[in-house]
Amino acid sequence: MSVIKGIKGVKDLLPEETPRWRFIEESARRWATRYGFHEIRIPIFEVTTLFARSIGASTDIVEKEMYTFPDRDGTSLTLRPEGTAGTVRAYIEHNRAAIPVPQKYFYTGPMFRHERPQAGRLRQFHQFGVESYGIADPRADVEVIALLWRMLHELGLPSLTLEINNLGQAADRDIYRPILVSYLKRHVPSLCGNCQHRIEANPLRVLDCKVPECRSITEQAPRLSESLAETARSYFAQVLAGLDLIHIPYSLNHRLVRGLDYYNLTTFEVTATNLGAQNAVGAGGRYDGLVETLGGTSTPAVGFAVGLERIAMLLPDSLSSPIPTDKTVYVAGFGNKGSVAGLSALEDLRTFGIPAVCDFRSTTLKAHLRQADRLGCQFTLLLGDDEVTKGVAVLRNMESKSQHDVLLASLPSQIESLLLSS
RNA sequence: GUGGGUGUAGCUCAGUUGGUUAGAGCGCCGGAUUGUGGAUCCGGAGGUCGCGGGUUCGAAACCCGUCAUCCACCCCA
Repeated sequence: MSVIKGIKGVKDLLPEETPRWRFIEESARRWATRYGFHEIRIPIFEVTTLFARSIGASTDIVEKEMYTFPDRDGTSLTLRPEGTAGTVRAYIEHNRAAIPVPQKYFYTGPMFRHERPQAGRLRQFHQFGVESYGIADPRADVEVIALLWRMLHELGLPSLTLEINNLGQAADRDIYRPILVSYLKRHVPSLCGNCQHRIEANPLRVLDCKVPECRSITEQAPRLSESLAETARSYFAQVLAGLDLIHIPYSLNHRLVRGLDYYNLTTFEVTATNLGAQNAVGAGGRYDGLVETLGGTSTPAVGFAVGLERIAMLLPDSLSSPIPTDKTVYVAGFGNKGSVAGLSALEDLRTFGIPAVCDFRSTTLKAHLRQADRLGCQFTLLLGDDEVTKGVAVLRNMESKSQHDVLLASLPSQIESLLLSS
């Protein structure tokens, strides 16, 4: 019989690691709530065309990374590769634009992309993201970036950098693209093979190439910022001024070109060292055209997403190790009468509200005490045949080794007062 | 999709130019203590050497294939 194993790139989160995940998620929720965002829960799968239209049909995600399958009636469905598309769909479908207060959502959950796994990259991974709809004001960008920064910063992640760039409007990029292409074509032989191909496919990506030769060529290249219209420039200037005002440190990165098609104007990314090759912890930007692209009325929007696995990788170990078992009582019932009395003592404590555990495999007191020790219990309730005959049990403090008799008849209340006094 | 590294006990890893019965540390179980945990000492269990084929008198080791995993490219959170 062969053992069934998990899917490549799909990880289990075992009980040892869930505390640090809860810590991350709770922290993210708390910060998003402080900034006026409300949780939205959207489906894990959607109609395939939603992602094709929003993310961009020619992106890698849509071309080769989606988990797509036919529904029983033949409709093509896809496991969500990111959260923005579904959130926008829900925003349109429920006519949220009609609500007269800002629509600011956050979401968290698993995403799916069929990629080759490596450090910080999985096929099922988890994101936390926020989306802010309807506000074409630089302060909305600032708000979202501030939330991202404060959230990551409070987690104590080391060496974070916020990078920011202005992509302008699509029309600005249409002006810039041929300028860049003609420059790049004059340097084709010095570019890496990838970039030679990118000149045709996605010239802006050349700016983002890691190869040193390519970087030195693009260092001299005409800048996108020089092709931007005045409206785009002044919008970005206001975003930066806002960040300065509230003391969010950033660095301008003219190479920051986001991968998804729907971004315009502000784009940003928070990177960290010690993350392997995938150094982006979170990223986002403005996507004013997306709601309209998906069939809604023209709606400005800005948001970000962070990778929870990547945050977990960066989080200091100190947050994961201590398993606080506080005042859990280990009930050591042994012997014929003792084990029976132990079972009812367990239940009495639990229904009273006192956490209580037992390892039913242990038959001797010695084995029980060893398990109590391993489980980190501060107290053990000793309950053998002798005690049952006397109508008592013995509460042992595992640290001080002091023991007190307690009456079986009023077990929970007596134990509670002993726990409180210790 | 492409490239590289690694697969030996529950875990971390040794294992000589191919040689007889594959080891260590930690962990686990038991005993010293037949009703008192951790520490110590003593003892014990536990291995299809990832899988399949090949070379050889002989393979954990060499060759081919395959799978898993990690890392990198690509791309992205």
